[in-house]
Amino acid sequence: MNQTTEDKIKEAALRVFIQKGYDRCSSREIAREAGMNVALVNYYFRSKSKLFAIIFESVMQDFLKSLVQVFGSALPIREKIKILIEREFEFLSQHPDIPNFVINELSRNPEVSKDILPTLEKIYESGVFEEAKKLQATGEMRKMDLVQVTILILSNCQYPFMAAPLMKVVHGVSSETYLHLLQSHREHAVNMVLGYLFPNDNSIPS
Amino acid sequence: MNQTTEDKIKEAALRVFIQKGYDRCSSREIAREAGMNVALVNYYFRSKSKLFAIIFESVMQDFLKSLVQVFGSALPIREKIKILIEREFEFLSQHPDIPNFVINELSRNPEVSKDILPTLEKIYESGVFEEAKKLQATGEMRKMDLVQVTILILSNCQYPFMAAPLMKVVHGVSSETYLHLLQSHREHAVNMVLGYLFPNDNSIPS
DNA sequence: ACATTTATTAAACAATTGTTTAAAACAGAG
DNA sequence: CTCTGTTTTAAACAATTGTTTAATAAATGT
Repeated sequence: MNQTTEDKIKEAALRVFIQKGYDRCSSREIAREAGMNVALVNYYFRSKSKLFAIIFESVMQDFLKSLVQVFGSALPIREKIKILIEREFEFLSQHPDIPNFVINELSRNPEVSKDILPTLEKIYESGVFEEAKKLQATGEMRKMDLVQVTILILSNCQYPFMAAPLMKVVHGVSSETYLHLLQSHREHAVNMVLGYLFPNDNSIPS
Repeated sequence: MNQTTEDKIKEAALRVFIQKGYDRCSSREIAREAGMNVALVNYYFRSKSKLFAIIFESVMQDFLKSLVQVFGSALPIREKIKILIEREFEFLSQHPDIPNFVINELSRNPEVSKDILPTLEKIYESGVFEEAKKLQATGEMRKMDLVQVTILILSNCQYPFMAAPLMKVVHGVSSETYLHLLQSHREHAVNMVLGYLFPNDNSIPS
């Protein structure tokens, strides 16, 4: 508990912003969550929106961390994709509401995305896209736009967590049951995506 | 333009609610969009939340319509899934922000989902789940929880539209380019999902 | 034509919002 | 202790929120 007031506000803001979004929470709620007066929030961060920008950027770093690390590694591309999916499931198990948060705030105010461009550069510099193009040229990897490859991978990682409220209603399952289902879903995501992207591999799944 | 005042409010509310969500818009904004006074909104619908409940329920009907219709049809299950995916892409092309809207509002207030239970009943009554279980027993269909089957299908339909703001930032593509990509993505979704759910089918894709 | 219900408006209500101000509590240095 | 700068607080600010009220306009029936 040896953290500074500034950090206490940041932690509270992180919790509140992610859980409720920028517009659905008030400065006073953040202050209350941090156990202090409202004015302190503006004393340290000048405004709610400036505080949000700081929080959002750090969330984005976390959100893209696996992507940058895995794609920047020296593994073969199949391994990259497999590990990326597994890491995503791990991350999302602990932060299931971050994808919704990120997408909502990006569409609310596209300007907040400016800060993450340097992070994205790292992915491009990793050469993973050139690697993929080569494998596509030899026919080893299915030919499709690399944007679609990203969509394919992230669809099967993030959506299952994002859609939890919907799925629980549609299938009438409890939160615990659903989270348990998602654990076994990870392998399906890996097998399906790899099987589709590399149709010549004979993994003979189950 | 022969529509009643009540309908004008409903239409305006539909647009505003879907685009911005319940909390990010005001009663006055809805009234302005409908071209009339604020008090009329409450005159016809008693409160913002009651108006929202009506709008949300009708959106949910649209949102689940394909699911109910296709699963309730007499087609073999492979055709059901194929047509469902194609219908979803068609629907989402015209209403790309409905999935985000539905999921956000469901997690904001899970109570709003009470009204759709009768609609969901129709899906269960269609017998599609029993049909799937039979095919799983014969080994023709991959064995996995049917909740996961739903996740698998909807992941590859809804996420690509939901994640548009994120993908546009990550890959630096324009809205037009992205929407065009999604069109060709539909076939990938069909082939991948069917290929994974029915591994013995030799569709020999591309 | 008049009377009565319905539809619409402008204005006001209290509550909450983000932000600022001015004063108090606290800290450390001399 | 005293001075000085930093941290924290309560109070106030104007703006906006959902909702209500009371008055006006339009429509309806007789």
